[in-house]
Amino acid sequence: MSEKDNPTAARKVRADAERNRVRLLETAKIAFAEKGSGASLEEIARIAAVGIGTLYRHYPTRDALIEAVYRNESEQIMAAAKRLAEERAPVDALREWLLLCVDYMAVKHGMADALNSLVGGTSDLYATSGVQIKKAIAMLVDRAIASGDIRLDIEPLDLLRALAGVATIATGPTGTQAAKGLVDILIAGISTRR
Amino acid sequence: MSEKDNPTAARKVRADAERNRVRLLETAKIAFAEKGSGASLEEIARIAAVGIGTLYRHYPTRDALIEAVYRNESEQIMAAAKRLAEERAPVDALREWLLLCVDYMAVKHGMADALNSLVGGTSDLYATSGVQIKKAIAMLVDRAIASGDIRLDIEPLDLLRALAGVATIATGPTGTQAAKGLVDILIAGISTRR
DNA sequence: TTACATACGGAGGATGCCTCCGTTTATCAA
DNA sequence: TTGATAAACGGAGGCATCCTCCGTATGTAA
Repeated sequence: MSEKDNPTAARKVRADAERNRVRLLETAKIAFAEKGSGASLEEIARIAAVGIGTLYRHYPTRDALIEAVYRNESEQIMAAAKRLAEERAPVDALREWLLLCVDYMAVKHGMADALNSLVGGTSDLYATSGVQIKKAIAMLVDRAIASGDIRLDIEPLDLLRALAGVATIATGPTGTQAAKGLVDILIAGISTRR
Repeated sequence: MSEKDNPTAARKVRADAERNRVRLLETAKIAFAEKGSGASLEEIARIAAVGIGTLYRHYPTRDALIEAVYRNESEQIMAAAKRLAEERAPVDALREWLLLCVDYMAVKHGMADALNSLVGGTSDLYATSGVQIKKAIAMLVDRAIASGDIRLDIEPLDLLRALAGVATIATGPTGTQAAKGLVDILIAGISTRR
């Protein structure tokens, strides 16, 4: 009875379950970074010394795993958005934030890829990270619009998608450079003044 | 001896080989349009009523097949670029051409996808179609730069990549709209005047 | 008509996806 | 401490796909 009334205290999470979850997460982080978001799930399970079934129980879909891996990064990006919004002029904040995203995509090779998975695709997997990122960019964009510095006819997220499009393909320093250049172009393109 | 001196006349292409090549091409065109560039090669072979081995002989890699399928489209796009360059003011020509590309991506669902394969990725598969597209956009961009209407610090191809990035994810009318909106932003972003 | 270069086709080995279910084990109450 | 049991484990198995390899069939030229 008391258990039914207080479902959060139901039963402690089994220690082995938690252990495996963490190991999977760490292994996946490395695998995705190395091989992009298409890395083999069976290999991840193998390296984590865990059965494939265990992987699927913890993370029922590839996207669930991707999201878990990048949740941390997403939160950092989100935090950065908040900080920039407070410290910088609207347009600067937006520019800096986009550049930051490019860096993330560069450092975590495969992050661009992952961002695509999170942010795009079929609606029913718009999970928390995706929503967070969406909120972050919407906040920055709205602020810049309110200030009258920019106008934007497309969905804010599409700015990120464009960046991801470039970063996904051209990896390495060249790609990063290209993506950063694109940031300037985009900012200039949505500015109402020069 | 004479054959060695004139290798082009070596031996006529076998009729059945040519037949199969064409059938594969047509089947693949449909399959890619329907399922994107990830369509199953085995299924394509099956529908074309050809052994899988035959498919791989004609087109050793997935990208080879993709390129062959879209070579025609690439040539049309190339031709359009030439025509626009003659008929329109530099910037207009570039804008119209980019919009045209978006339409291509939209109509041939999976074209954006395919464009990515052709235009990006590992350098050693930059085959003819990729080069053609590269030339087309370079020509339009150079012309607009020469006229002093735009400046561009990034590789021209990256404009296309950005469009593809958006179009790949958000398919359907919404995606097309977004991609077209992005064209305006990009043009505005690289313009030197308003 | 013959000989052979050329092309065909699919079996086969490898990998990956995901589900299902029999077995094991951590936890909790007695 | 000792069951009882819910929870978690793990991997076999069915299916799809990739790509290679090689024995067989066939179009072409002499």
